[in-house]
Amino acid sequence: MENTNENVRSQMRKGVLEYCILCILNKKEAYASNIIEELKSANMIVVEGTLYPLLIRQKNQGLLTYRWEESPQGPPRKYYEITDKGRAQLADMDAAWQEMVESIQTLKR
Amino acid sequence: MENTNENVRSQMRKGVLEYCILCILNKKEAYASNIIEELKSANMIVVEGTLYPLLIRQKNQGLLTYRWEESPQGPPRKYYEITDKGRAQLADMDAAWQEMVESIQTLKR
DNA sequence: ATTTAGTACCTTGTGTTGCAAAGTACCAAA
DNA sequence: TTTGGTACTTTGCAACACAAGGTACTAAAT
Repeated sequence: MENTNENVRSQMRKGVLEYCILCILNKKEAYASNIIEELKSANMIVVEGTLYPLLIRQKNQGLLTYRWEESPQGPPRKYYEITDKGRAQLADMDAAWQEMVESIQTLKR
Repeated sequence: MENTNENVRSQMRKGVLEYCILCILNKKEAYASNIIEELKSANMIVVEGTLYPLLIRQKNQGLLTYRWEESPQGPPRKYYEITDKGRAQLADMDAAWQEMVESIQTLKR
């Protein structure tokens, strides 16, 4: 009900986060903390409770695969890697994103 | 299951549609069909069942007001107009949108 | 050996959103 | 009276972001 600034941003993230994950993993494989760090450095704050289910969804859709890797310290890590299907989806999302940016520009004038 | 392309766009619209409405009404008042037409001409397809609840939400939040106006033919129309609070929200969303565009650009390199 | 702290991953419940589908109401022409 | 067009509304659903809490592994401290 409350429409704070943070809620506006949270709602805008919907559907875009999935795109962000594919963008990140398209550059190189990473595990959850890597991804959160990268998002944070791009000014897009995301918490664990958001990211983990998202990664699982994308894995179940065949957009990602993962492998376990030992950590220098602490529990093993799940390194995610983008698949061919994921790259195809990324191409779709590139187009969808571009269209949306242009739509907003059009509406602005 | 195999309408993922449209689903991607549908998900990306979340939280952005509200922004689009404010952009449109910031230019001039309009009723639902006007708004749908404008969105369509900007390549952002939206149906009635999406738009009407959205307008009601924004009205309840004080971002919009409306007045009834007779139609040349057919039932009367609800003309929506942006409020001061709506303009303030629009400014916030301008910033949020700009940040998100930049975030994606950052993630792309 | 047990506890503690740090890291990494997972699950549950909630509220918001976009949408399809169906419904209501008004008006004018057939 | 009926028909067709326009305009507005409601209901039920699925997807999403998030907060909060949980599990499990490791190494260092007690």
